Amino acid sequence: MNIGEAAKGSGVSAKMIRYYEQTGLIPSAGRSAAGYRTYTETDVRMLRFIRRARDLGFQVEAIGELLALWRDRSRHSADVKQLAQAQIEGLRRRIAEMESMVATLEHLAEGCAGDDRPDCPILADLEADQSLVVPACHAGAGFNR
Amino acid sequence: MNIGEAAKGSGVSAKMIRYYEQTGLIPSAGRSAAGYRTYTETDVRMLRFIRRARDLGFQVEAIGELLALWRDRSRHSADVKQLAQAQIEGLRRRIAEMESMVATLEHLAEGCAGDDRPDCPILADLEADQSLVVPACHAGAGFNR
DNA sequence: ATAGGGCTTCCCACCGTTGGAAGGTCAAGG
DNA sequence: CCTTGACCTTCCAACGGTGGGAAGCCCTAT
Repeated sequence: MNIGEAAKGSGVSAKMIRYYEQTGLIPSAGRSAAGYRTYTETDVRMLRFIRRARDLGFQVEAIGELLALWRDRSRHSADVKQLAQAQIEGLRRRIAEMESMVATLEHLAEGCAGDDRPDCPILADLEADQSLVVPACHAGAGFNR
Repeated sequence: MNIGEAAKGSGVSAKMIRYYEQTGLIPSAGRSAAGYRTYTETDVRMLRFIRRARDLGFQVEAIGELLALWRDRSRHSADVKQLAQAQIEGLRRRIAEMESMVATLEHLAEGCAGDDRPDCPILADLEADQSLVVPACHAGAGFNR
């Protein structure tokens, strides 16, 4: 099957399939006599794997490791789990950062009249030497622990 | 003062100061006889404003709007508040996405033995035609359901 | 034969930031 | 006065992923 069909079947755009091949994430596809890339059902399954992993926020580098484990029949599930947990941690860290931003912004917005007068604590804070830094529970740890 | 000092005083790297100037976010700095950029205390305050806004996750384009309001003494605080609230919404949306990822990953990792056997529901899910998509409460609200 | 769609490669753009190379300038110390 | 080292200048490239588009080849159906 050609790249277009593989793209449709996997949910990965043709552009990205070529990019993944170019960067070595996936092996070079076979070629037809005319030079068209050809794909098998197995290839499509691999591409779907990649798309799903990206949907879970994995970076391409991590996906490479996941793919290696996927292909390795003598893998240890512990290695897979470890990757997943690193991903969870990374996501949680970013979430915590953003929650801290939201908390600060909400605090500032709360104090802003939001009318036609110019006075605004949001601008005042941005202008200040140091921010009010909402004393929120942003210190890494868990929001459900 | 030279760019290095302005960078130290504002927390924005010299590289980024030049970039912001180049892209028009900030006006062109003055120049010394030798061609060095020169900055005033006011400039440093502006740069600090920018850095603080970036710390709150604002994109450079939005920072441009904030700067315009900052400089406009007849601004309406409503406009500032509106920008802040758009930012809050954007952050919340991204947080929700990531929380949904975390929920899925946790669910999968839970089912993974994490030992030296190869069987792993995480890989199984990535491989599957469609994911288990944890039926989590990812619609905005709580991470502490 | 021709039209259309698909495929190929190539280059460019985004965003924000960092790095480096090659060269000019300044201030301090020998 | 000259050297040294820190600073400044501009320019060019890279990162991660993705999309857009141009120029040209291939395949299929009419």
